[in-house]
Amino acid sequence: MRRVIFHIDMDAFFSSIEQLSNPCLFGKPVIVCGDPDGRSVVSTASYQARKYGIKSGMPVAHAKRLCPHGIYLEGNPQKYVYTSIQILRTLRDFSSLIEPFSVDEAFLEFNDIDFDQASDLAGKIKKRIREIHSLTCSIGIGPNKIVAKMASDVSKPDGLTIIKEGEFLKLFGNKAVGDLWGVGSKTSERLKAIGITTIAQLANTSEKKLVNLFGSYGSYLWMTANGIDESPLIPYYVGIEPKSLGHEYTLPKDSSEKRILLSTLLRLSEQVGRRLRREGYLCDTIVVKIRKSDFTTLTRQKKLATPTDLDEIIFKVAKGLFLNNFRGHRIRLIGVSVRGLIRKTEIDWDGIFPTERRRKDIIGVIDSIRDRFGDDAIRRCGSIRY
DNA sequence: TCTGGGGTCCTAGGACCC
DNA sequence: TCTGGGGTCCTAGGACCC
Repeated sequence: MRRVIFHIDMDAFFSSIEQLSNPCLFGKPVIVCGDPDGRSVVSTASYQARKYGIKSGMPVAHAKRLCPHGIYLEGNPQKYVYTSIQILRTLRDFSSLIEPFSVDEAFLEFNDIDFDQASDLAGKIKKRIREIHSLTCSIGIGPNKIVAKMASDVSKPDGLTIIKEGEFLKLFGNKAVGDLWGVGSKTSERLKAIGITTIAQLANTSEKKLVNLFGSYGSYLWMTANGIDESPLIPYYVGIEPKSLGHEYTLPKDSSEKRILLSTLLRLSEQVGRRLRREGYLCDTIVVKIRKSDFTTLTRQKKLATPTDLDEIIFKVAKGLFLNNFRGHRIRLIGVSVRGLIRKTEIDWDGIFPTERRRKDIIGVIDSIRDRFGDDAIRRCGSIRY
């Protein structure tokens, strides 16, 4: 059975949604970012803003130099997730084999259709998304996920690109290796050092040589460069358990003040604990991330004897890790994350330790207040921002 | 230009045990 | 005194993606 994979990529998703909710923004250079006055980067730039050279990932300070009259908006993730779910519902009318890949991308799988039918179907999907959601998307179609994904990038916005079996190199052979999915700047540099700059050159290098240089990743490089990818589509209804979750925060200004740093650490610990409880996990490892003003970054982790979802324990461990590695230097970013997640239903702690019960009741009340009124509604004295 | 925040996966070394 | 091989667990860092 031959499979045909579609990759749906929403065009300038965040800025398009902002333009929809405020029609004054139509046709204008809209840039969605973190705090527009802080040290954030561009999430999405509207196509009008891209004309000025603004791209995702670019520091906002840089973008403002390129386009001072641009409209810089702080992103609203909830709104984007909501829209994303609505669009997935629309896509479900076409196939139940849908893999949401990110907030603005999804793969769809169809079996035993030819490329004429595929092209037809893509037109219908684009039309439906335009009618129902007033948004445009670009669609890439190929024999596997990676080729489909790269195809959707060929023509944007509102594009449609079909790559048939064996046609991958015709279209991508002359492109840079960095255009391959999974090849970033470091690997591009390493490949350049051995004289490989294009995808065709990579495809024509022996797999053995690449494995010698890159280990198992070498095999991936060779296959991808040849348009080969056997990874399965993982439908939305197959639950994938998260491996880790966490929060990090870049301070408005670098700081070496212990009071500020610890209150940030406490706030992050509380956010992480709250997410664990809301999503029903315990964690067995706490990770602290520290980025100094010179951008060097270190992580320190500690495995717990007993899994937890309690703020106090997360903070206590995080604080220990932090203080063991803090030598009074100026710090730019602090992060707290947890790993080793265990579904809570698998253990019934309340039955084992009734005294734990009361404390959990109190935390439950605090969580529900925050759910309704936001993180700032209730706060421990220690995490009030200075 | 001055670099966010959310993740995943892989590698490598050291401790420890048999 | 000098020294094996295999396996697991834990930690730290790096590359990459959206």
